[in-house]
Amino acid sequence: MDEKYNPQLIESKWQKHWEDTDLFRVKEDPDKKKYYLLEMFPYPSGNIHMGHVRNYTIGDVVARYKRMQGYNVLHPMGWDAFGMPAENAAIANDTHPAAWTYANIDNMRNQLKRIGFSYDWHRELATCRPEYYRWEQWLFLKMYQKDMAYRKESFVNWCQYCQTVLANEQVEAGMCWRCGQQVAQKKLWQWFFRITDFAEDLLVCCDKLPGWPEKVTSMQKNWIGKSVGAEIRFPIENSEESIPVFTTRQDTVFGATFMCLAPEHPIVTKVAENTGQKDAVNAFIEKMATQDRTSKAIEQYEKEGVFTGAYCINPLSGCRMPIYTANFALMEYGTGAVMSVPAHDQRDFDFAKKYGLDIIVVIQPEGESLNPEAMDEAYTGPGVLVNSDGFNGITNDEALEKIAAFLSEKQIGQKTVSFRLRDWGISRQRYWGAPIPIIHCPSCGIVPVPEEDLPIVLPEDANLLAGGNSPLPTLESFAKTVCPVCERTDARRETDTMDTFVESSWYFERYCSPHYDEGIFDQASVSYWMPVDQYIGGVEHAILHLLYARYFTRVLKELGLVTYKEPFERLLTQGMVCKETVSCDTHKFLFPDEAKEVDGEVVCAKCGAPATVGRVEKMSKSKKNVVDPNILLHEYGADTTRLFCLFAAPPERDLEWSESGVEGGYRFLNRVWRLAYQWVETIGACAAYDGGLTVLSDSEEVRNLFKKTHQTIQKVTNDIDDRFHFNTAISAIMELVNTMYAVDPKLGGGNAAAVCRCAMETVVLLLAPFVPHFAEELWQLLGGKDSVLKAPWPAFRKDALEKDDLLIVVQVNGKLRSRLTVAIDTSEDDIREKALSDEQVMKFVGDKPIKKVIVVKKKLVNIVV
RNA sequence: GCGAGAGUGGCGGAAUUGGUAGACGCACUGGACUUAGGAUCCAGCUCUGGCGACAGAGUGGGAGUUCAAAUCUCCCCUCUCGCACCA
Repeated sequence: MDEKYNPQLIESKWQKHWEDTDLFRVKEDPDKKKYYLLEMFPYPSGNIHMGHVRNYTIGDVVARYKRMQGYNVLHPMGWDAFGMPAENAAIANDTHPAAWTYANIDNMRNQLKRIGFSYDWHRELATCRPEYYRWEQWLFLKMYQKDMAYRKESFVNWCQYCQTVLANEQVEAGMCWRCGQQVAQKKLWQWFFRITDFAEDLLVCCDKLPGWPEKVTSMQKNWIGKSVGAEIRFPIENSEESIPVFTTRQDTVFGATFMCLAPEHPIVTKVAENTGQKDAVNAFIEKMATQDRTSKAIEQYEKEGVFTGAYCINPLSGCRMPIYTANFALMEYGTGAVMSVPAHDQRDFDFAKKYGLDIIVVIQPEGESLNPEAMDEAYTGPGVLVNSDGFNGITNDEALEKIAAFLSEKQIGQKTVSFRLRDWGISRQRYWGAPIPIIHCPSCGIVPVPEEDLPIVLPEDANLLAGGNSPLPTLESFAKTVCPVCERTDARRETDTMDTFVESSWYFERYCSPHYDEGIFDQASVSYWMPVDQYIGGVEHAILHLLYARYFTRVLKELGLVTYKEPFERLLTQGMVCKETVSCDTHKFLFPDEAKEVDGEVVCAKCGAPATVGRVEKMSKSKKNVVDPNILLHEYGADTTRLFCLFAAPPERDLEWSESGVEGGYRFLNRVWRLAYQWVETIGACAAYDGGLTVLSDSEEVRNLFKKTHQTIQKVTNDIDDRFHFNTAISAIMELVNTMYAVDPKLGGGNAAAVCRCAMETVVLLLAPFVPHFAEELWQLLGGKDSVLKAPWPAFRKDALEKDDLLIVVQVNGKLRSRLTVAIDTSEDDIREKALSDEQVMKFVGDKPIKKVIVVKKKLVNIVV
């Protein structure tokens, strides 16, 4: 054994040992309590980055900790392997997406192993393998059978750059979540999952997820966007048809003076047909279709619209309402039609002012009288109804109920609920994804692929086309097929593939029996392991992946495949890994080595202009502030890298990169290492002290160390258990080590060596989840014969924590003035007396009369004068 | 505009139920050891005043509750994230 801490040497040694002994392999064991720990699996983009390192380190600590506590821990890893980057890289490098993906997987697997994560690699899965997506196709067929999957033609988000459709969840501020390009609307036939059937349940259950951060559940609630109101039908003049409108303000319906339809609304062209407004309307629709829909642009848009020439009738007031098509009416929300009440809605007010439309006040605020001509903004507050025949004089709160009841009585409307959530569009016009198992037959229409024909394997001989179009529609060997019903030979396969978020919506179930080939998963395994006890990943998936996964679990339950409906018991969303950026006036971002110090000034190496250290931002290639984990692993080793990620910030907060922070972690490990080697001669031969504190008759230092040891066990255990606050857990271990440095096991006689042994063992055991290789090596040094992971997590002795004296803080008027040390059994009265007669205290009390003395048990005395 | 979170030394961050603010680490300063030190060990390190004992101020700002507030209540400011022409 080398006496110098050499991370490279010991890390590869122990990684090999773990692999050779299959230490992390698990199987269902009914005698043991299970713990399923899952981190979000990575997309195999090429290399592990610091974000992965942080995410997986946090998970690994918990996995190892739970193992030491005796749990049967499932800790799997796999690859979210379908997706666009593989296609882009394949085109750029003239290779195949599969080759690129598998090479990346091999590389990244090695990197993960190099960091010493405790995965059960026997369970590794990759979603691009037919063994995996076969069951996804099977599930699709089941969903199709139950009408949970359907096809419709609709306007969808189209990314020109990615040449594919995006789900609503994948559009961020009007831009593609992946490439950042503008998203347009396009009318297409698409496959959808009926996630809206579960909107209410997904929403309500947000409040039944106590183990989830409120941030995430509130984002999901926001996204689902429930609003309660009424649907009201407005009959079109001279027509049998009526326009359904959703509103949350049915109390203002008497004030509705015009109607606004979304430009895409199918009724728009219909009603404009014979009005002479047809051309103007069509021009407007045309204009809207190409218009920039980003939220920033929208904010600057003026309200704009075109009269269709048609009218509808307000069913309550009888008012003749001109029908407009307007840019602020959204087809995606409600029914795509707005009853416009200019007096009580700001957008309607702006629109009415612009086009000279009637404004009728129907709600009067208390003690005021609104005059439509004098108003310069809409009144949206509470008040009493006016101009509302039959409802005048009641408050608008009452009116909400009464008008809704009246509407359904007269059969012109009813109470209803509207959600913002749309059905999940899953068709992607891409190659590198799971094929949708459907056949289009000229005679039979849509025909599901028979189960026995699964999997529909993605053809490997496809040539990817420049520009990103999918090769599948033109690949006859794939697209051309026989109809399984009528056996026509000119049937066509569905050539769209599934959104990659479908794969990640059920992979955690597949991990339970990853090689099972008789079904989507082995029921017995799933019922043993699921649900996931702890899920860990980035907050960027708060809506996308985490909502889809919750939805899919409900689908599986509905299909009778599982018995639970929430997949993740507890969720931890870890913060980002950040670093400062460097820039100069001409170059927005500089690599650290592009900024050089010249005469004490930091200067851009490219142009010589002064360079400044800018904001701390998430590590990204484009901002040139990434740190490659490989360099860290090479220079400091895996344990230091892990330690830094854990120590620098609590997991849910952003982590700021700091070279000196890494250095500090490395220094700490060396400090422990040296102490262990210094002490081992003395403590190596004895057993750890195992008695109570009261029978320990050694010196103050030794007794202190023993107490500190058990305090540390308690603190570290609590910090990991309750809060995942690894930073404070590690700082507690550092404190213990500092205490140990003040004790010499050789001196003091008595139990000194045994107490020191106990302390050293404790340090190694407590460090084991954080810096596993390091702990294994020192465990071995101390005489451990087996992996430190097989040693039980240390328990603290209550009798070691008991204090024989107490520190009592004495305040005068709430200000700290003195500290007293008293025996543990001192009575309150005695403490009070002692405090009052304390020299310091007397100085501050002086001759002022004492009003009150508060004695808090075992803590403090406050004297009020 | 709506929803959520955050604001504490030079820096990252502690303070778990209202009870010693600044644990631990980094940076910095001093000392020891040393041929040497960018290694190691020991010590100091919120600000202001003072040689010092010590005193005063102090957790974004302002008010309040309390014997006692970083922590609870109200108002305001700043930052981060999500949603948003949502009818």
